Amino acid sequence: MTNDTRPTIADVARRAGVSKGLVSFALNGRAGVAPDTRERILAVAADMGFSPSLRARSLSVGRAFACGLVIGRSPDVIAADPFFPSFIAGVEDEFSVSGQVLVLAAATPGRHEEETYRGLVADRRVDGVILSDLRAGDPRVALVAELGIAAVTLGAPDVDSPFTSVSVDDGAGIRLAVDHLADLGHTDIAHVAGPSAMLHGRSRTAAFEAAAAERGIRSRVAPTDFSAADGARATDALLDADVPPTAIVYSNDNMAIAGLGRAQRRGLVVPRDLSITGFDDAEIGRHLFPALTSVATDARGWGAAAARALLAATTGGAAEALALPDPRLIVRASTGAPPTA
Amino acid sequence: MTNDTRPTIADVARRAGVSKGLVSFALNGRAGVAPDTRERILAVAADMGFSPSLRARSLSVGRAFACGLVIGRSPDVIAADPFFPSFIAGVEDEFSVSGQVLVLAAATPGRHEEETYRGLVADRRVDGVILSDLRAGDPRVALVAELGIAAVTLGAPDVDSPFTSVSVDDGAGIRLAVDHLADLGHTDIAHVAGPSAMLHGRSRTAAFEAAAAERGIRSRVAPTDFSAADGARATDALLDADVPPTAIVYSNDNMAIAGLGRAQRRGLVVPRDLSITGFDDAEIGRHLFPALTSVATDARGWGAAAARALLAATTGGAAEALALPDPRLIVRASTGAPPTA
DNA sequence: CTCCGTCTCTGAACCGGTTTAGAGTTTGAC
DNA sequence: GTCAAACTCTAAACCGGTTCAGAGACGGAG
Repeated sequence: MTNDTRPTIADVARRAGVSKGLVSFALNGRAGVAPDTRERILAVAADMGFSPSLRARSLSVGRAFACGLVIGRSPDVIAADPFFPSFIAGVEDEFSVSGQVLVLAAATPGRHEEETYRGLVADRRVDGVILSDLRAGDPRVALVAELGIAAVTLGAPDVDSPFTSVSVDDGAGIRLAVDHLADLGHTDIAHVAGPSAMLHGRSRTAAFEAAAAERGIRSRVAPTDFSAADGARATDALLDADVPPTAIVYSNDNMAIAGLGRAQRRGLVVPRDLSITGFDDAEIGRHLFPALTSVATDARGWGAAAARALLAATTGGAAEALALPDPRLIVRASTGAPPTA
Repeated sequence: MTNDTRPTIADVARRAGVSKGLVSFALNGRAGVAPDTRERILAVAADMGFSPSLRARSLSVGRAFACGLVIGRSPDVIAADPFFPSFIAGVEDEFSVSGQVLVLAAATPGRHEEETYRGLVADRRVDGVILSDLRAGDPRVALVAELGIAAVTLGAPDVDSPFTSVSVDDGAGIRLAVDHLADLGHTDIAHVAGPSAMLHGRSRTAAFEAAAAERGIRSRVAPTDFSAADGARATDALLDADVPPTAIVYSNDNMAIAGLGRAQRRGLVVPRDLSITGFDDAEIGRHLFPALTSVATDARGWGAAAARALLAATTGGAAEALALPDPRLIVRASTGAPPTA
């Protein structure tokens, strides 16, 4: 271990021949310091390689300079989901330049979840949290509000919320997929949906049904828990029907990939016999055979926007709801005209 | 915002009619407090819902009660890699019970990386870090040692290191894959490898070559950057050869999946024309068609072990190198006998 | 020349814990 | 009965910043 005695603000003050307080003022760029004195202090500080102790700062100003992301999914689901890593990268893009830090906490939904939030806040470990994977009537909104900490929600909650929401209109993405398939001539499309208890699952389903109705398309919806295994199961169920759909719109890429595997295993050729669209535009999708048509949302941009909004919220000004650019449909080889067209 | 005035240790002391110091002693279970006094103090503290301020504790004891994980890959690669989320889940398993917290920092390799570490440490944000994705002659080991912070390395570095290493013998996993293919009758196997600058890429390659030599198999190695795109490219190159291999051992699942896509796009049937094995045993692999034979490492267990080792290191006792159970080969449908066998 | 306002800077309190020196009280040995 | 050791507890210093009240110097207005 190296010598652990870093210079403190008192050292700088002594060497610059001023008081601690003045050094603090100079360092924080506050008024009331003579220009040449300020310069001298800054020079001494730089020369000594001084950097303020975050811990001391944290204690005196009452901020943690950190924000939290509680992941309320089982690790298996997280691992399979390309959304989180990209999202986190976006958050980091923003945090790294503002000296904030992201603390991650995993919690399985249910019993552990509330404790995790309470623990994070009780310790004043974080100044704010990002609420992801909103559920219907999500209790976390009230919980976090009660705990008195800043937050942003990913998507608009269906309960009263004092927090800024940062949203992507994923319904628009689903609509793009349905329109694309309808344009190709499909008239019988299924949706392998997320759980209706989750808001983004629900909104995608609603968008699917609305778009299908608009285009006069026969639609059916198979709910899942968003996992690849459940996506595979739902796909089998759909294809077992007397008149199976000619296209399936999946609510995420994992399920789409699993569904593609199932279809192929049954001897179907995609897209000749069945068209498939995903959601998220995971990198791996473009390397599959056939390459997956998918809805691309900018997860990284979303993360950056959420981080910015949270930063704003923790430092006072609460911004209003923030909407991000609509998703785009990346058309690849997994969609084509229906068999009978 | 709710009322933010939590009880402090002084409040507890006043109400219990003792001094701050004694409360601190009682709370931390230190000797020198009369049993009935201790009990009274604890009762008062519990009654007031007191929980110590982590910030104040942090300042006075000089610990952050947090550890860091710097991810030195580009976000795209992270997003595609199932390893990290599982690993992080394992770390959390351990941290959550010990009141530690995981702070995540993203850094692109090269210029930013050193700054990221320095920043994390300069702020004394963390008590230790987990070094992942070790490279050949990795400068981070010396850097972190110089910064005077605890650390564990994932795998044994090839430079002198004062840190505990937590390793999985991935070479054993590769060997299993080669043996499996050899048993099936393959005599010409390729390895789509990670970059030789990365230690785990290198060790897998070495294990591949050793195992192939042992079984008298013709082997070739195609280096990549671990990305799906590069895996696809390498696959194409291999299959373009005059005498293409009859099996390919990939250094991770992403590349295997991309390689599978490429092979299929060329009209090959897997495993009839080409056998394929992956590494990591990503959940999605079992849903592909054909389901992917892959080497399973326990990423979550690895994370937990690393967290335990790091905890031990930050609290004094340095443990010796820790080895985890060998990986297992999960045989599925992407491997079979070679065409001419 | 005096008075007041402004600017610069100092000293000390404060955030909320931990830790140490030592004061006061018991206890036990002789 | 006296003295030392053991035990319980207090007071204050300390971690390293921020912030506020006010001291002192200086300039301009009257």
